Amino acid sequence: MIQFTKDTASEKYNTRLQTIFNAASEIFAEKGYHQASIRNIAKATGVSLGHLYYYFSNKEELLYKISLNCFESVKFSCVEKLESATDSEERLLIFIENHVSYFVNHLNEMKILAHESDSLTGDFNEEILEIKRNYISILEAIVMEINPKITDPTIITFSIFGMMNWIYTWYNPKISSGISQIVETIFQMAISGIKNFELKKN
Amino acid sequence: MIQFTKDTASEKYNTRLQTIFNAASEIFAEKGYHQASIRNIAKATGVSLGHLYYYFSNKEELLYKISLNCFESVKFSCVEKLESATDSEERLLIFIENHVSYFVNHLNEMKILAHESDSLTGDFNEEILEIKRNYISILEAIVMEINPKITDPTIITFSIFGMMNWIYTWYNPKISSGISQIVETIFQMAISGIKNFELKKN
DNA sequence: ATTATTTTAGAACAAACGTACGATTTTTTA
DNA sequence: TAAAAAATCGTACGTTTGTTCTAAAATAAT
Repeated sequence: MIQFTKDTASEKYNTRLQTIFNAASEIFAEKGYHQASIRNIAKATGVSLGHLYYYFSNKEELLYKISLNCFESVKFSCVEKLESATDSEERLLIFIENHVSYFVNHLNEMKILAHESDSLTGDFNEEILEIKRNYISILEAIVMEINPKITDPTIITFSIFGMMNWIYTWYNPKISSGISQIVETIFQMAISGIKNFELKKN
Repeated sequence: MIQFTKDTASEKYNTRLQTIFNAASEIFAEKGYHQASIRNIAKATGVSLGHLYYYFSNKEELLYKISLNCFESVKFSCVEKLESATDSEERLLIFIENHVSYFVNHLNEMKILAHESDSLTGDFNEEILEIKRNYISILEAIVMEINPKITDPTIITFSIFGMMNWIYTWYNPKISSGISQIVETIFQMAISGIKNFELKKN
């Protein structure tokens, strides 16, 4: 019985926490982090202003936790899917497919990742930056696998990320069709860019 | 003599106005529009807080004028260069070269355009949106010129813009070399994406 | 049942913000 | 040189913000 009540209490806490994360993600994505107020989140969740601080200790920590959770999820899913693939080009396709797919299925969080990366400061910023660097280096490695002549994959890598991360500025989930055509297009462009990179110099 | 003093007065006004625009652009780009304060601009320019409102009537108008000037400049320069080119692929190269070149040479303003497009409201927003739509349609037309089979150029067009507009997140003018390699890479990827778009369906 | 603990709410605070205002200085005009 | 116009500054106001504090309500423990 104690177990039961404890569990439900904890479950209620976790449910509410998730509600807060979701509402905050939506509001951060819609209004931008600095334009979003804790009062907005209070109204959206039905939790009182003061009580929100029972779930997080300040606004920036909220952004940090949303960013952290999102980054680790997309990265985990990426690494997991890559494990079963050895062919370089297939690995590129998997990376792009995973990123775009996650992007479209978590538009709020990924918009935050793409658009509010400068809003974190200090240690919060440092930690997210570390994960980001690591995630980027996965794609860099794939690029250099496909074309070992490339010594500096910076331009190619960020161009691919540019195509993918720009999605939040134009993709409308209510109108646009599925993601397969987006993935195919970006993959085609990426492959071509990688294979032909610096070809003129030879 | 009157003419002279009048000219210098007007000249001083215009010079100062430009100083304010430049400082505001730098601060908006660095801290983001909403995090930037009029007091920041006052300190950066040496103009007092109150007197700044002699040059603009509110903060949003300042963002609007910066955005408008930047958009019209890059668009004007684009149209001008395109006039002399008839070959579709050459036109694509010109568009990309102009955009990237302007981007790198006006990093602050272009970052504002790319990053603060949601910060304008009402008529300000509407007017910038109109120019943006027009500018986008130039690239869309080029894409469909190159591959007339493309009925909906949305994905391709925004992918190209994604590559170009993402530059502000990684390009470091103090470290990175010239833009020619960036332009070549993006052009290569764009051409490939356009020519091979939806090829699988045939 | 009563005490202790956790959960929740609302008010209060200090800081920062955009903007308006009034006064003062500088420049132009007559 | 006197009057009019402009440029310029510092202050003040009202609002919004993130956060804290206090107290009440609900729940758990003994």
